[in-house]
Amino acid sequence: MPEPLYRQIAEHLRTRIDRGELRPGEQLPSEADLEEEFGVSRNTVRLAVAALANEGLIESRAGRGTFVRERRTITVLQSTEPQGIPLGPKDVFKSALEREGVVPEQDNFRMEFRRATPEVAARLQIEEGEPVVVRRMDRFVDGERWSQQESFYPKDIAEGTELMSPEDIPRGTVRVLAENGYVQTGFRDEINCRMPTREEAAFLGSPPGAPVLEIFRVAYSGERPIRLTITVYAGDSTQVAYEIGDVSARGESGRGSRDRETG
Amino acid sequence: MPEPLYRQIAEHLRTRIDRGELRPGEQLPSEADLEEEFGVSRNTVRLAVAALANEGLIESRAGRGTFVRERRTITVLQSTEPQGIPLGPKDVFKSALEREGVVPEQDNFRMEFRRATPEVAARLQIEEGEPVVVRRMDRFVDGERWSQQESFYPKDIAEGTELMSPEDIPRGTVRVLAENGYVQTGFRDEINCRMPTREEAAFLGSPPGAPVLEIFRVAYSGERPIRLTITVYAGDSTQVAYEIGDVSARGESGRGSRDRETG
DNA sequence: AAGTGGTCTAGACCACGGG
DNA sequence: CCGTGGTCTAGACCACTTC
Repeated sequence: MPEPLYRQIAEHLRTRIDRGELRPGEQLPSEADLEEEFGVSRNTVRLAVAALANEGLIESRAGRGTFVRERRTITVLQSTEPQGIPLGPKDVFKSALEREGVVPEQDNFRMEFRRATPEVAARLQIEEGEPVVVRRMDRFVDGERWSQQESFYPKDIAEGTELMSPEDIPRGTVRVLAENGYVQTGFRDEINCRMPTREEAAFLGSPPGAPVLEIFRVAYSGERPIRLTITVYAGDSTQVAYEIGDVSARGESGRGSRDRETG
Repeated sequence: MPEPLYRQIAEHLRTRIDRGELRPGEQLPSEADLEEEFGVSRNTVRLAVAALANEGLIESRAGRGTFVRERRTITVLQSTEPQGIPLGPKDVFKSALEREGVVPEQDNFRMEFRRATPEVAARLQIEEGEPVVVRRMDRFVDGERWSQQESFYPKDIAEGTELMSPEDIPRGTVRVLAENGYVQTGFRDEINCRMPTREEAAFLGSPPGAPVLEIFRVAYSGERPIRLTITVYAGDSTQVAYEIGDVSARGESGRGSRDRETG
């Protein structure tokens, strides 16, 4: 049994992309062209194209054509200070982005009350269904949707503090928590890689075949968890980094081409 | 324009899975059944099924049927000691796995000489094309393929040391490097989330719709990078974690259900 | 108007897996 | 053997984009 036709066609196109004959942003031959070139039916062509789309290599736009995807990657350098405020007066996202010349935008800030889902309850060490304060926002880079973030606070910690305000807090919630007696002493990050839910795909504008990168950060103040932050990034345009110990040697010499650094 | 038929069908099946009417491991109705249930052609049914498969929700096996995917997640707790040897005499993978009762297996150990690709050269701060020593292995958990790992050493560092041996080094290469004057003083981890290459999918047995999680760890010894380790995990069954500072409060109370911890 | 991809039908033959 | 999904054909109509 030979390789199925649609995979042969996919392989052929993949090779042309890998070799650089089809560069990022360039248009692939139309489905009609491919039918003729390979002498197959349109459905077979579409199977081949779908396979590449699911690998994240290409992207079809109705009425326009099919194009090789271009991706830049943004590196998010995570804080590795137990206190979580290593980068100056603003929050990590803003200050580090500005340092690197990327235009940061936050939008759709919202404050909500919810009941803890099992996922949230387990990480905050509270009971499922207990009230929590949620502060959420969307983030954009160069006008494109990039990440969604939600922070969960146990109600007793947020109550009576600035955390209840329905506005963004420019100086950062780590500071607000500290001012209220909850000095952050450490955190745990859990990083997942998965396909987006429909809602996430809709927000991020992910084509089929684009995964998301999800980070759970639980911040602790000595004896208890004080905050859970869940961030969902467009996976294939984001990289997260951690630096531990002495990495002073880094960055002196040639590093990956078009990467941008972010915090 | 209403929602396309195949998406309506996908949505219907998704709901049945979310509600628990179709549990992990259970078989979906056959394509013939779905044709009849929704009064559509087989191709339309297949579009719906393909959509769910690409979200990683279900998996089809030829001749058998289509099933709801079951996934356990293994948490890899990354070392956060600059020296990189926090967990005892064995390497991180083994000791932590044993601690948690997961059966670890390493296989297909190989040592190779190669020339640095641009990716490797940039991170090791050497020139593209310079010779590097590569030590690679595959890892299995409970008999299932789980990750692929390659470590790259500049040739001048590896030369004349145990790193050139074509055998696994049970006490860990961090120790070997230290014994040869390259004490690790820090590292940088870069974490990516993407769709697998065909080779990776073949090795990991990933169905369409399963992303991979890729970690680049560059270890430094004061003035220079001494090792680059690239690990590729089956993304949707792996979580990586970092703990910084005091997280002693963690783990005392209910944590995520069926997770297993690993390091 | 012409070209693109998106959706859908109604067939067909095949390989694989399990009784 | 029969039921499953895998591959493939040859049509059709549609919406959207570009000119």
